[in-house]
Amino acid sequence: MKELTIQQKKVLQCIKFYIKKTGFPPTRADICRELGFKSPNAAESHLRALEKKGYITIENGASRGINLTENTAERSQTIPVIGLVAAGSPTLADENIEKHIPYQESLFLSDFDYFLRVKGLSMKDAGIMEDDLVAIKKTSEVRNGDIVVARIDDEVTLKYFQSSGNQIKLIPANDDFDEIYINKETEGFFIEGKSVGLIREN
Amino acid sequence: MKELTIQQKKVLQCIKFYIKKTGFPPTRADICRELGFKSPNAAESHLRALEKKGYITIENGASRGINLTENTAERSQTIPVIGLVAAGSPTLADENIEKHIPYQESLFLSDFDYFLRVKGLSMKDAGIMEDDLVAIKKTSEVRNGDIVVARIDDEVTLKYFQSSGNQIKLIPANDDFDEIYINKETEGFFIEGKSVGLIREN
DNA sequence: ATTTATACTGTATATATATTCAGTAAAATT
DNA sequence: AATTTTACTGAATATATATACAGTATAAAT
Repeated sequence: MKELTIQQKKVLQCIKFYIKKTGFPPTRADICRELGFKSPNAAESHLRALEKKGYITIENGASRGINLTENTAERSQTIPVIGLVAAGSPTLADENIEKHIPYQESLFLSDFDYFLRVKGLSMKDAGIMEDDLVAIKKTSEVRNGDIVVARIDDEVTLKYFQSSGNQIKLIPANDDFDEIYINKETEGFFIEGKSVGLIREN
Repeated sequence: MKELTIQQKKVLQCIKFYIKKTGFPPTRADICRELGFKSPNAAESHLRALEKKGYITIENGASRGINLTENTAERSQTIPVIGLVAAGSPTLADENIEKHIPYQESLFLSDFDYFLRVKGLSMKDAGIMEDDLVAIKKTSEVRNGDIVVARIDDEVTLKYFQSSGNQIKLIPANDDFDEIYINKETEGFFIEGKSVGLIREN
């Protein structure tokens, strides 16, 4: 689907919000009021642009005749599932995306950016098993005790985070695995994000 | 909420159907067309009756200003979360429902009926930790190795299922807990359902 | 270099729509 | 027995609303 401009996104968001709030779509005038336009034609032309790009349909002649397209309507966006190879994935790049699954806004308390498909049992004592999907929020602001996605060069790994000063410890939740000691400033070291939830299908 | 007459139910259904079809509520004229009324006032009075009984709200002066009440709008399926007390819950009855959470159809491969909030660590080696939400499908058809919700009298417990003949073993995933042996025909024994997935918020 | 898309203001208007008023009639409630 | 609710038809109307038309200006695409 064709990309939207910033302004068009605003209008689309406005429509979604209005429907959520009132239960029915806005009029041109409503959109103007919400977004500060002074002419109904401002709303009209944006609507026609959104229609042309396939984000909404408009029933001509009908009042409030705006209908969100299927892709648009699903407030539940889809979230990518990224495979985490036991030995460490080369990247979290798009090529590693297994699939997309529908995402429910309020599924977890925090929002998150992607699911990581867990390989191996290095976090089993934390209740994270092979093939579990760990919800990851992209951030480098992590606290001691957080379960984080850490990258060391091309290796990506899921571990408990523990830091004191410049020294960082990445701790597995499995006695069969060793702790990883690393310096904050080490070249190629990076905290990709942290776990905010988990889903298991069985 | 006050009971609806047959005709009022028809009108309410008509509204729901119209919204589902078009994405926005019907006008009085639309309702007349759908239900064969010849006067817009027929629709109007039904709408006012529905409003009075609390099934819809009407924004006065707004076109298509009909909004289905929360109860009326088919909740995009919410799933109850039921608390499982460590010692064993007396029931899985409604009083134990913690809350409802929105349900995404394709969240797990199998459909399911409710979430069980796990208490205790008797299944920790299966990666099921305290406060996890285990998705339960109501069924008594379970296989060896399934994680099941078993009831023994008033105690409800989550365990691995293993049967041979009439003998059933309920196996915890934690060495600190003991296996439970029970006979299929035992009074008060019942398989409530089985686990089909898990969600953890952290 | 020219066209098209974006991003609006401002005015005007046909018509889509809610809503009131005047009735009729049967069923349910009080 | 009297009143209210339900269930409509039919006509009238103020206004809510979509939408066209006339501009202005900038950015992007061809």
